[in-house]
Amino acid sequence: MAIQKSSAPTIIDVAERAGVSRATASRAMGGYGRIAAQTVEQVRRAAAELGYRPNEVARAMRQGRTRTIGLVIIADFTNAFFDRATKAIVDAAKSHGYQVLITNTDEDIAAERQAIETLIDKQVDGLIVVPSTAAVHDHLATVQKSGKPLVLFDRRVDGIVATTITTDDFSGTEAAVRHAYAMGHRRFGFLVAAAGNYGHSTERPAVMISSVEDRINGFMSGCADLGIKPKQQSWMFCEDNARDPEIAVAKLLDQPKAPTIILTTNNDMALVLLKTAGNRRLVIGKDISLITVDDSQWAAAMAPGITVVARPVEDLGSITVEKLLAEIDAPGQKAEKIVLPTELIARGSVANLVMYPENEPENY
Amino acid sequence: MAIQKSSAPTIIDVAERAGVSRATASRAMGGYGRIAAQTVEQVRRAAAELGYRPNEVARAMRQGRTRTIGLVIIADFTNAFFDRATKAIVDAAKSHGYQVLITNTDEDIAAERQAIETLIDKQVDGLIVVPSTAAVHDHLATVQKSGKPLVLFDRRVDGIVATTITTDDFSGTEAAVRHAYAMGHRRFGFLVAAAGNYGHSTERPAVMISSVEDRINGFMSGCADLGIKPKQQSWMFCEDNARDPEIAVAKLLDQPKAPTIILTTNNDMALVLLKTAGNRRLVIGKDISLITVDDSQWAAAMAPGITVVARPVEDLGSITVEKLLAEIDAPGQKAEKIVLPTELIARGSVANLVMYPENEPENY
DNA sequence: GAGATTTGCGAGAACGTTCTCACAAATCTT
DNA sequence: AAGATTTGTGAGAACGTTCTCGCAAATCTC
Repeated sequence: MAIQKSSAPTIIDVAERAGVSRATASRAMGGYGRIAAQTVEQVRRAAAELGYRPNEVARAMRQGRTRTIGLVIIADFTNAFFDRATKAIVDAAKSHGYQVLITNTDEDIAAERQAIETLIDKQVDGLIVVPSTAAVHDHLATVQKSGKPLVLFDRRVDGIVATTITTDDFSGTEAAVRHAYAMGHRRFGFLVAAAGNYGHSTERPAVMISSVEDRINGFMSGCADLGIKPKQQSWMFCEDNARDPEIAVAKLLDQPKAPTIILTTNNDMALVLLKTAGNRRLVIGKDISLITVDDSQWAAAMAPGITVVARPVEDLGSITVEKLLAEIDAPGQKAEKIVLPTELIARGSVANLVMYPENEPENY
Repeated sequence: MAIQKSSAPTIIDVAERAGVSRATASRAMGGYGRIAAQTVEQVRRAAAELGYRPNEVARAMRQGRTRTIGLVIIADFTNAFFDRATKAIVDAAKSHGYQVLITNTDEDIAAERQAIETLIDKQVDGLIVVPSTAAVHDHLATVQKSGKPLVLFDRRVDGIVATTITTDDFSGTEAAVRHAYAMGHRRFGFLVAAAGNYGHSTERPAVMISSVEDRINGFMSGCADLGIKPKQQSWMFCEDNARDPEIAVAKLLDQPKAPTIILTTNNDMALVLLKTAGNRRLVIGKDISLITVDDSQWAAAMAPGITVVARPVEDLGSITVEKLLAEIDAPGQKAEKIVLPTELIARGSVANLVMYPENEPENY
């Protein structure tokens, strides 16, 4: 009768049962160093009989790496973007033998700071961070000083030299403007989600998230190219909370010469517009048009479907992991700025106005 | 000039700088054992000067616990349910000083097995599992034999004695049937997502997920109570993939006496119905009615809003964490089956037919 | 003020692994 | 067949903590 051990078997138990030393048992299990094939067999059998599984914490301790990466992200459920990114990152990491420790920051810089500290304390081998703001980056510098590889996801931070994977939101938004123009739209509403205490206003806040900045610049560039004048544009900056977006949408719609199309920089805004339109008996794609960002099943399934600027989330996630692991395996890689293309998916939410001559730019 | 250490400072460096022993430094940092207040101060200062942060891996090694829990979940982006649950779990864990290692199984039992093994190897202090099927549970038994606390999330597994947190999907679906009946509906379609290779058929598959089982039973119970006869019910079981749901929806709609309302057991199915309805120029809430499961921003924002059976995801997540941590802190807790209530949120997707007498049950 | 208790601290083991080194046995050279 | 090399193994250190113990100094007790 085998004696019942209270806790899990260790390599020492395996070594004893196989009649070899700890070192040899470890070599046999780890498949490294010089060791006789027969011994490996013997140790493996002993391990199997005992149900031995190596203790990864002890291993991490000795080897100085945990095969774990830390992900500091914002959770946003309106928008499957970060959820899909999370999945892509988790899956990609797994396929390389890494696990992921996740922390959610809710766009809060203090939470981000704390999350990063905790993950470093837990000795993750590298960090993927979605920075909640471009304004603060001393904590990111601290990561780098600690020697941990760091990759920024979806948002650039100036002042930090780190590999950054983003999407081409500039061109994406430009394309959206162009599409709307081609469909005959001449009065544009632009609804910009701006984190920070801005309430809702037409005044552009100073510091923002790079992806949002890119969308703003893309919008301006598109308008400039097509000769869409400032008076044909209604901008609205709006905090992404429960109250302000409704007010912002109402302001856009209640203008004397209301826009025929509204572009939004995130799906919260788009959904508020949808809701408001529904309440006012305005039909999307007919009475009011909409283009938003990020494709989703609901955007595709609605009638009419919502025209979106889609981002390659899965690629974004897997490339991010690959870059991070490359830096982990061989520190000192050159920091890259990788920008993946966006794609305009035209659906029915943009009305075709080309037959209405009163919308021609001449009238402005 | 201080000598630049290549790697992070350890407790030994702190001890040296403070002029005390390793043990004393550790006591000062950890705030345990007998130690003079003045010494604590001295050590703290030395630690701060060096930027010392305790190595959590070493700590885990010594203490035999990692303050990390493992989450084995399925990622499902149609449906924010599991994403919101993930966030709730991550946040709740953090508030108790725990971090979360996440693995996604994609409903695959082999992936689930492997994920559990990996997480145990990583010495998580406990596991939260969304079992991909109720049919297999030897791997869950293995977890328990390992002595790791285990809590099941959202789905019951018979044959395993473990605390299980679920929602009352039975009553939720029953309430949905009752609501539809009250609105005058007498011909019910029931679209059931069934994992496994069932394609699309009216034949009920054998083994399923408990939440889906509950919905089926709730539907049957509701129909029985209200006297809705089998010929007034059209059932369709359907694999949740890219092809079959469309066929299943078409089959439901193409019947000679098509249902006036369709209940779906998940949002994939609901979105396919929405899409098909749109293509056929059927207006939701007028030509065809719909009730699905889980509230979401899009369900609320659409025009008309979608009537749903909502589940208290955040509570589900935080209670799950609390139960798991209770078991971690004091092993040997009694396994509980916790069932949280659901809530029917009535919106416009259910047409009011009470004025159409031809739909009265007499006609059947 | 002598014994009993409390206080504060250090030495060293322990957690489970891997890695370096040394060394004997086996095999290869010429 | 004697030296050189290769092969296989074990002893012991190391990773960075915490914890148990023991002991001296300080304080209490009557």
